[in-house]
Amino acid sequence: MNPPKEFSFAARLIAWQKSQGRHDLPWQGTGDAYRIWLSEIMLQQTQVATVIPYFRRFLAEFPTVTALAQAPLNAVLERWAGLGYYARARHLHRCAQQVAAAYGGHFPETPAELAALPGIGRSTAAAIAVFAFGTRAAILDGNVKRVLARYFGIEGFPGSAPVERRLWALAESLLPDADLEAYTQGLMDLGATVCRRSRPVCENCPVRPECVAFRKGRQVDLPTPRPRKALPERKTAMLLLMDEHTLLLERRPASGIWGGLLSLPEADWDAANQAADALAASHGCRILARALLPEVRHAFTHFRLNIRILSCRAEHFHGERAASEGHKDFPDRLHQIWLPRADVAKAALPAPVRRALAAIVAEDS
DNA sequence: GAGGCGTGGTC
DNA sequence: TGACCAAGCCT
Repeated sequence: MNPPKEFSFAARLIAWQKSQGRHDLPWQGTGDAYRIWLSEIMLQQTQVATVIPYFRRFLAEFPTVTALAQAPLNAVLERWAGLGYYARARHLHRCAQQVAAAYGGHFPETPAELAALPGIGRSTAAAIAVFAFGTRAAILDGNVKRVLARYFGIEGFPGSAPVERRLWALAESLLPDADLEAYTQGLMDLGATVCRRSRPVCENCPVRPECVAFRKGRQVDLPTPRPRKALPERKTAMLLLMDEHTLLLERRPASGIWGGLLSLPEADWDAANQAADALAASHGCRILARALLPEVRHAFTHFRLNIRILSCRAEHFHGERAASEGHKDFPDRLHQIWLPRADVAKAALPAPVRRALAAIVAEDS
């Protein structure tokens, strides 16, 4: 037996969202499907505070879905650099092109059509449909999983298939008949500001009375943490070939870590010096000095990466550099490029590489 | 269906 | 300091 409608989970969440929720985020209050879509993609696995500056810069450079569709992929990656999960940027670009070509620059309105576009899954499709078109559809992101796992006392890692199926069913069953925007936003606001992973503020929660986790004092245990494996380790050597004004970068393959970004040419850990000599020869350079930098150790979520950087000061032989090869995944851009040192800050570089380069270049000059 | 994929914040 | 995770999706 459901409680009377005015006291339902959805009704109290909607009321709470209107008085206590977030209303001033840069993508709110527009109804612009392009902005809503862009924000939803950026917000996948990424916190609001991180997204906001990227969202503003992105919108300033690509004001419409058509403008985004017409931009070269590298321009998109440059604006995305530092945000992570770069497949999102490639899918975003493809999605814009499909919306421009197949829908005349207007996003489709149904969750099914939206979910058929690159980078848009079930939850993101629902969020766009709700916020842009007022559709009645359920989302299930990290916030909602946490809220529901606690409220219903659901055991088991929410990412596992059986638990996720259950959560989807609950999310669908709780949907109100109206006010979908406030309800959907309220779920995420509650998860982000009250029903936080650590130190939840239960005294501010509008649905506390029925919350199983609260009643049993199990907020700390729910949701059940992910079962963890030991992180694998990877080693790589990166070659920094530079002269007074420029440095050599290489486009990474479209798939895998840092896919599609620029980075330093890589070589075998043990053969870095020979590789640097070969690289210099192929570019008509002579290496004047080289320095092996202390090993850099990055802890990613999914593995550990140990990097050695062999920094080579080079001098040109013939004044003209060897032709760079094209890259099958990026036909509009070169596989290897010489980048002006001054442009390191705005290039599409992974964050650790950009930081390392900035330090080395500053030291060298 | 399980594994891969970034970065920055929190404790 | 290292473990853990955040407005998930694709392969």
